[in-house]
Amino acid sequence: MSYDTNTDFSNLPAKDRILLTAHDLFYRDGIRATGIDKVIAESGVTKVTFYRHFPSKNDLIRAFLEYRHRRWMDWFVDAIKRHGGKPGGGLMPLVPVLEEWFCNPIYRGCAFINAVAELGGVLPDVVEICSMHKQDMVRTIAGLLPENESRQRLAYAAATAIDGAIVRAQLESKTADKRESLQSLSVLLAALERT
Amino acid sequence: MSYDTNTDFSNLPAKDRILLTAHDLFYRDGIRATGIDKVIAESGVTKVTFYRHFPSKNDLIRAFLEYRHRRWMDWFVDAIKRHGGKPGGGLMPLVPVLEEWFCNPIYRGCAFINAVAELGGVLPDVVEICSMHKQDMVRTIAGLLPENESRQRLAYAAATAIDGAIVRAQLESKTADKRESLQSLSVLLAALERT
DNA sequence: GCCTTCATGTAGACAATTCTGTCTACCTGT
DNA sequence: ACAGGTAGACAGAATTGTCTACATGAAGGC
Repeated sequence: MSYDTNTDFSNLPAKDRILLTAHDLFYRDGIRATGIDKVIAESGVTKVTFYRHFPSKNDLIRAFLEYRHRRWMDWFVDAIKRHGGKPGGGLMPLVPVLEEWFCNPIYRGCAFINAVAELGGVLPDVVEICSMHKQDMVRTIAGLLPENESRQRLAYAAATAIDGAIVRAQLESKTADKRESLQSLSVLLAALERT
Repeated sequence: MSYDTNTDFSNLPAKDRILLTAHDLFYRDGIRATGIDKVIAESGVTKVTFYRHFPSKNDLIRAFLEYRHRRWMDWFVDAIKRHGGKPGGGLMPLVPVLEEWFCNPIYRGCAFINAVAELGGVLPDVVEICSMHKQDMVRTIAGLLPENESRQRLAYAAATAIDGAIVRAQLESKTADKRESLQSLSVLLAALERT
């Protein structure tokens, strides 16, 4: 199973079913575009059950972001390992790692960046949650760099390049197009390592 | 006047008043979070007048994006000039240019990236509009680079770095924090030019 | 073993608000 | 005559959230 495809969770407990359904809908269509009623219908649960587990939509949104964070980070560190990333071994494995993500047909950018865009002006929590997510991402990237005084600075810069590639890949519809953002990322990371 | 502060447009014709009001609200709170009624009330216009100029909210959204594009691009090329950017003169003027933007108190990221995050799964137009906006941005950046065979590739990479800085600056609340995304951008562009 | 309690679930009506969009009726300046 | 404007009622849909009434199975005290 991948980091953002759920197939069938009809035999899970209600709370998990709700959360996984909300995850798929929130990520695919956006949080505001997804009504509670749709989550309820799609997860095969009743209103009472839903509101027992998540007293308000905002609670569901927060749960969604927490879940997404765990799931994405797990995929991220695993994918880095699978593509030959090692402590201090350099940034270049990140390119195939992100290619794996971008080329997934249901790719629609970073759930956290999207959430901030949708709700940043309205539900201030999400900015903080997204900040923490990105901090975790930077920590993981720093692990790929040698331990010297420029480590932090380079990890931040690499994370910035990655976020740029993430949003650009979101604009490139066909899989073939994704190569453009991946090439840009590759150019940036290679230049960074020559620093 | 700056690229994203409108102060008072009470003496403009109705259509412009609507568009400028929508611009400020859409950018600040998000497109979905802003109801038509709010735009109507805030621009001091009646419903009939509004719907005479914009038959549907989607029409207003498209008009907003077109207007934002013109306005942002005008600011961008002007700011580059003001910070010493010249044809073939290199990428580094982009750092103070973006600093000018990021440090504006009402900064809330790129309107196009935000629009895609909000509506990309629902109103497919916006992905295309945003793509064209970013293409224009790349063209302008390419003008700062020497005319050789790596120009396009470098301009894309620089634009990717800039988009990354844009979304990261959106997460850094205090003005002081914006220095982090700006430093990352500076590191990336400097590394790129050494290529 | 029995009874109670409680968490978890189903089914669906209903309230309150908000959102987009339409309609009638009238006014004003060119 | 007509473009552009005002004022505000109204329709229809969607949204979030509450409420009543009932079923079931597991845990714990007695």
